[in-house]
Amino acid sequence: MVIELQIKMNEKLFLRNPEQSELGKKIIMHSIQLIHKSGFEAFTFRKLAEDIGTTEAGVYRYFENKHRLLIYIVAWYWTWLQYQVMYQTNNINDPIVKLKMIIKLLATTVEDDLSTSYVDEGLLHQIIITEGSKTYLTKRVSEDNKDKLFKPYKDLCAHIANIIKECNPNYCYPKSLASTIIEMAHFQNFFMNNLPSLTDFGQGKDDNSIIAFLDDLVFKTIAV
Amino acid sequence: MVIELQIKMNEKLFLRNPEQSELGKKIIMHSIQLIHKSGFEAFTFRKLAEDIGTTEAGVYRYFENKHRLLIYIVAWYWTWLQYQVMYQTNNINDPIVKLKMIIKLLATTVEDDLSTSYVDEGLLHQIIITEGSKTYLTKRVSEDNKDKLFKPYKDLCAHIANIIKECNPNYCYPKSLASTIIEMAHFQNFFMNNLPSLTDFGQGKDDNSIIAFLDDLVFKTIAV
DNA sequence: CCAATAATGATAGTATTACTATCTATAACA
DNA sequence: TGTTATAGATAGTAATACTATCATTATTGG
Repeated sequence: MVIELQIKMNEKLFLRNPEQSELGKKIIMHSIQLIHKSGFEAFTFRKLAEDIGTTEAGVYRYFENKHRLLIYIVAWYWTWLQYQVMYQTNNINDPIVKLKMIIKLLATTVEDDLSTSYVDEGLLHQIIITEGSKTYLTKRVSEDNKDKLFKPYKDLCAHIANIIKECNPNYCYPKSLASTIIEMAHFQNFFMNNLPSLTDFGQGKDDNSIIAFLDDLVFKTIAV
Repeated sequence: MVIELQIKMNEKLFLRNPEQSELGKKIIMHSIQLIHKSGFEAFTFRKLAEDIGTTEAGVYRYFENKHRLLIYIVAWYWTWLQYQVMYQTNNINDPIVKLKMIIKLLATTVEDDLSTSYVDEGLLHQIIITEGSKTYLTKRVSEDNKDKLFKPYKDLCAHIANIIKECNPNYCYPKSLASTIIEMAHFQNFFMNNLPSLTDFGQGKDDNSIIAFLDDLVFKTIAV
């Protein structure tokens, strides 16, 4: 049995739905590869088009500009991760165990999920670490937020906040702690690999150290 | 008595030292205003030159490109803040009180420091919140790090980590906690003002809520 | 099966960005 | 007074970020 995972994206993110054509899927697949390889600043629609074997105009039919495309793939990732979280924490009753599982999912190097044929989640995870916050750190953030472009991120954050609340109903800052967990899972990873003196994780470069740091931080903070 | 605070910057950050000429100081002053107003992406040397009343070539004599200029003003801010931290925590013996003071300095809206005539620290603080992490979230991070461009940030982080270590010598993650404090002081501020559902700080938009969140997080985490 | 429609390819063109180069004028300094 | 550093003025290039147009090829619905 082969199940293809379909993720329905906010229509404002694209001009033409990339999931519904071969060219569209190629755009997503090659964008992820190119952004991963050279970074978002060096990424252009011209290079992407060349890589795919289409023209610049072809890409512009799908996405208004490269920033929208970045928001698209980042939103895709958060939606996919939300699904992973739901799947992996289903049947777990203890909110503490749930929260631990979520921290692990957030901080662990992602492997390619074969049920999504044109997206390499491993590369995508790396992109989120380096480029994710650039989606909202702009002057357009309020407009983009009104268009609900950040909904998947906010939904995940709200979900984590609810579990924190379950762990300790008296804790005052569940949402801020949730966004801290998400951001730090990524920033500590980036620091570990690029600016290691900002972390306590040596050259081992092990996801487990980050998980241990976050577990310690979170469960001491919300301890009843 | 008027004391001008002079901050000595890493020479690799500029081509010609902007502190040593009128034009250089204008470049810094107007850069801060323009980036604050329109964001780093929309900021160009052409617009800056027009704003100042000089030419593009004039700006290029001081800075290689706009990314370097951003790193410069961000590094300037961290150096200035380090000084503020030293000044405000001088004579405090209790590391817990020290750490509280640092959290307050990090999370409080900054007012213009009149002892630096051509830098508006208030605007600069806003810039750091939105643009600060863009200095290192690039493919060039390792090279830039080798050139010591992030030294002021890393020094501040190390300083905070040492105080954490003083508070609790057994705590395992002082550096990661320090970088978490710094980043979250800014991200929670950005979220509060732009994506409030990611925080627990309502429309009051009060720095004190962020300080309370961070105090709670930090002191529960390092409690002996 | 044919006609209408949608998607793609091919090509061209514009304004802006991110620089580099050169030459002149001025100020500063020794 | 002559030399050097700094700034201003102007020009030019390659790349970026788009927009427009027209022909071609698939797709689909009658």
